[in-house]
Amino acid sequence: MSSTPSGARPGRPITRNRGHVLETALNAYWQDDRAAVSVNAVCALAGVSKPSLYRDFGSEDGLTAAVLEHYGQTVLVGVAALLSGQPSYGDKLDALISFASDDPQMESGCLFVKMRATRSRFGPQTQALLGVMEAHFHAHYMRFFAEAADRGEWRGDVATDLAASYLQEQVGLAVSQRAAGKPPEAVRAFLALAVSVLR
Amino acid sequence: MSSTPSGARPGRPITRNRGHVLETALNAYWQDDRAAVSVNAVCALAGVSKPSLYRDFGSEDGLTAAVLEHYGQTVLVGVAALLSGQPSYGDKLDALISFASDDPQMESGCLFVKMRATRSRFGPQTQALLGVMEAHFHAHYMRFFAEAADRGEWRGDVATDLAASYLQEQVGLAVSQRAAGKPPEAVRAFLALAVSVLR
DNA sequence: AGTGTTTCGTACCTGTCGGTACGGATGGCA
DNA sequence: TGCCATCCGTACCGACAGGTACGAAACACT
Repeated sequence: MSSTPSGARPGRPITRNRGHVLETALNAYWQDDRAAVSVNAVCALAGVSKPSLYRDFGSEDGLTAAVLEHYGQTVLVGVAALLSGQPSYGDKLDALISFASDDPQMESGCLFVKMRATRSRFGPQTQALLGVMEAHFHAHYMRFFAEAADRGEWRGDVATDLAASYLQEQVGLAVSQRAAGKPPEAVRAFLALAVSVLR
Repeated sequence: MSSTPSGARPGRPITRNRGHVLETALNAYWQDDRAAVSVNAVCALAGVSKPSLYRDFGSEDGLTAAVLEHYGQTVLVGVAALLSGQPSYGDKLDALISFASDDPQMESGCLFVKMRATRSRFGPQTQALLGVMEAHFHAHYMRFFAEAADRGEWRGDVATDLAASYLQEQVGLAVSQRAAGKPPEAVRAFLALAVSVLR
């Protein structure tokens, strides 16, 4: 329901360059450090008129929500895959550290983390989506720790809920440090120190 | 040089309600979660005309810088005092945790942390001030760890520089979590977990 | 080709932003 | 009281925000 724009018929191809606008906006929001990317700027970058954009996304809130969702399905699923692809608990933590501190994809930060940090600037739709994505991640991390405890790979001396939110926030912090220009080695040392308490 | 407004004579009382404007702006920037507190809003809240404000502070950048400096000299010095007032290394860490997670002063977050998180929205003057305050804090933390290591209260198994930036960021993270509405007990547990690696 | 429908973009709306020109109020002083 | 320098705020500026009215273009279909 949330991804259906207001001005288009259901069941028909929405607009042929909706995807193009989406990716342009994604890059703009992601790359540009300042969250001050206006609708006008997105239109200019994408070479699309403003009414077109409004027909496709309904409002700025709809645009940011669509961008966020696209980002989630494009980039963030990689994190989940990355965790599933490792043999042991320790390897998974290592992979997470490497992803946050070295992966070129995170060179200019994580859009999700950025948007979460300035959540109050977004409309209700985007804020709600941020909430469900947070919950989704949190559940993912909780499963991660629960499984590790079951397999005896983790002492489990920290409550699963606390460990999950801790890891989530530490990874987010590391990523935002990278976005701020901190060198990858420093970010890695930082994150390794933070995560060491979970080993 | 930075605190001398452009429209006033040096050596004379600048304006009788400059302090009032300063505190009003401080509360507005601090309290209101949204960083979108405009100059117009500050003027309305303080009951001051816009030209008055511009005479006192020169520009919005000047206003935010003055607010930040005032905040530093009003609130943040308390943190330093708090660290000096404790007998042992562990007590100092505990005091820091309590301050960040329970002190009512931090109920709606820390203005410094908030401004640091949205630093790109501010003018050059304010950004520069943020930089020197960061460096100041970093130096403070480094001294803290160096002394603890000297006295044998801390193993010192982490490089002083890393420990300093780590503690700084963790405290900032905890405070911003409080500003986001996370309950104090949860923040405390979070921060205690993060800091446990430094004990 | 003609016609009704659907898609698109120019050109505009209102509101607010940071910032200021300038005339009126004010206060010391002869 | 008249004069002059200082201070202050109304009312404005241009820029830009998000959002839309409406006419032109493109289309499917007979």
